[in-house]
Amino acid sequence: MITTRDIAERLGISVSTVGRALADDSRISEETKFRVRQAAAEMGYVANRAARMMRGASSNVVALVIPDIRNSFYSAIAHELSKNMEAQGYQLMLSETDDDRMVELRHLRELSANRVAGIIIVPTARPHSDSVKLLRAVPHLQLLRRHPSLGSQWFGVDDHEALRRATAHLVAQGHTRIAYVGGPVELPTGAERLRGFRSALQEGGLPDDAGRAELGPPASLAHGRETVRRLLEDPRAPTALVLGSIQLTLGVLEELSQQGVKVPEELSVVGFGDEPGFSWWGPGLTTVGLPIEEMATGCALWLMRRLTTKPSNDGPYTSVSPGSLVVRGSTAPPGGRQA
Amino acid sequence: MITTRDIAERLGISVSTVGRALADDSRISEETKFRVRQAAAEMGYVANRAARMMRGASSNVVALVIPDIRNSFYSAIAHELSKNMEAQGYQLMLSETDDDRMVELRHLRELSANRVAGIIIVPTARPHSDSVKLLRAVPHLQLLRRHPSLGSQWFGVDDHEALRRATAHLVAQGHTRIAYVGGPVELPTGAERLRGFRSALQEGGLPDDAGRAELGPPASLAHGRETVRRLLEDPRAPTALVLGSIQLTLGVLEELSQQGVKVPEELSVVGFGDEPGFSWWGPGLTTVGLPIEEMATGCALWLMRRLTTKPSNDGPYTSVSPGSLVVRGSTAPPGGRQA
DNA sequence: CCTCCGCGTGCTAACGTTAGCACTGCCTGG
DNA sequence: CCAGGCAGTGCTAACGTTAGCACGCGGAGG
Repeated sequence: MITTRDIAERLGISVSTVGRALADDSRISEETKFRVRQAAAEMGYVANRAARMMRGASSNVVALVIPDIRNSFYSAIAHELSKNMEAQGYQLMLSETDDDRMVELRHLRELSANRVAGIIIVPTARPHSDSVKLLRAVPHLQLLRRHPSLGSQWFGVDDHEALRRATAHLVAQGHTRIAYVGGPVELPTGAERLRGFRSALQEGGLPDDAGRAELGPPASLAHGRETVRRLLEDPRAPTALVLGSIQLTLGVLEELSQQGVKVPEELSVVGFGDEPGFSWWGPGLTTVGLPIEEMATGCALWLMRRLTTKPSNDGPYTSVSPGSLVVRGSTAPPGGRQA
Repeated sequence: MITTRDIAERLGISVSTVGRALADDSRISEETKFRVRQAAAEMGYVANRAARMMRGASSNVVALVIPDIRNSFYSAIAHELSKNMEAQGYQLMLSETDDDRMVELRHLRELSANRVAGIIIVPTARPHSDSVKLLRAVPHLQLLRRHPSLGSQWFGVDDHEALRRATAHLVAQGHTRIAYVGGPVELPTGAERLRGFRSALQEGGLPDDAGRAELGPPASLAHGRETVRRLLEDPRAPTALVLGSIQLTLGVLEELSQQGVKVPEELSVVGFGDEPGFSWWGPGLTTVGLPIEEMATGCALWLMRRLTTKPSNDGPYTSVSPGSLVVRGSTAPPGGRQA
């Protein structure tokens, strides 16, 4: 690799002069700058950021720590983030935790060793105490899920309100046996969504046994399929389904298609997230649309400001809109179409 | 940030000893090692990889340079790659080019400055000459698209064969007006897929005007919609459609659903890629399935070997299977279902 | 004529880590 | 009893870049 020293030797000048010329320092004559730049270009010089970092400069890398990039919500976030950061000269590091706190910890160690400038993280249910320590030392922002030990810098969705609205939509249509399939209560989002589901039932004046919650790994398509299979076998199968994660929704839709369940006649369904494909599934999936782009640009802007301004910026958190209910054809009063 | 020096001062020993203790050097007494490790853990020491890199060590970061992470093919690749690399202690850097050679160049400059250990890239149609220079200096592997100036390390799909099979399937059913909607010929993949399309027509003994190619940005869902709209307005609209990219397929499916086009009665469709949702679209989408996981693990393994072994490893390239045609309900002889 | 100033450049140290070499005791074999 | 070796540790230089300080030179003002 070419260094400033190589350039200096070739031009018969000092390393300092080369460095200053490349930094466009006002003290260097235009002629020298020109010669240095020319030589640098010819020799294919690329500054070594590791060396620069050792002089106290911070890195230009920001990490995104998420469960799984294949989840289209996260890939959308990654995309927006990447776009925003690139414009500011930052690079994006991608770390997948697979919702495993040990993997999360390993990643955080590496990110820390690499001295990333900032971290945007969707934390696992109960981050390892070392993970907490590591995060504390770096500007970070929690996304979606919020774990109290990680501070109050959080950017999320009003999960409670989102599921409340989704469920209320079914209650309003007269359903009295509604199942919720979502993530575990250990996850903050899981807990909130379940609470929203329960709130809607209660507000609708339904008895306690009207609702039924099936909780499990939220990132597993297979789990969605199995759960819906189990539910349908039940003699007192629900007449409506509310879903609490994108992956679960994908799994459930596949299974319902495959089993030829008539929606909404036999079963009403409200999904979570809005993927390409949800609009053309069966009669069109009624679903909770999420403000992905707003969230991603919000995150990017927050982090950029946090990294460029000196004082330990600390707006406590920003909750984004609860998501909008997109009503399509997959919901109807129990027993058939028509209200 | 805590450094080895801090630990050394606290324990009243030298920096070298601390360094060696942490590296588990055999010359250091067990007792000293223990004290150093304890102190390091207590103080939250994390080695600075930038400093280590300056001593000649290479970085543990590998970059993935792709057009758009939201494309599920790329997110699947990113996932597999990330999983494989994490196991080896590597981190993944994500760079999106948006198929813009200038953005690509900017990213490559940054990656180069950060001294990434390796790069896996889906190059733009005509990479900037500086991009070529930069890539030459780093172990890299082309994915899917292959640009001659970037060397022969390539991991891809047999695009010609994939599209040939897809088209042949339609020809076999008797279609004589077939349209291909795909990426531009400037992209190696675009050229190959178009060639495959043409080959199948020729092999089927169809006249030159049987086929019609509509080329445009492959990553644009909107372009897929517009193209199909335009095709349907044509008095001599095709009776079958072959698609040449995942995003275009998504767009086309949405438009066909929205317009209520009867598939396969009015139009047969063969898609590209196999997304969740393709199976439940209309009568089920006949499509070209891609060996995503095999490719991703293949890439990861190649790169790992390339990075860990000394000699400039140079298997010229590896072409993966042509993709398997997944036959569902969206294809039938012209004019209706049934053969 | 001398001093002072500013322009352009060079020297040197520093960042955190690592590796080569040197040093100090102590123990063993001749 | 002495030489040599080894275990355990310290000193120092080096990686590439940058910033503070110093230096030389020429011109302007006293």
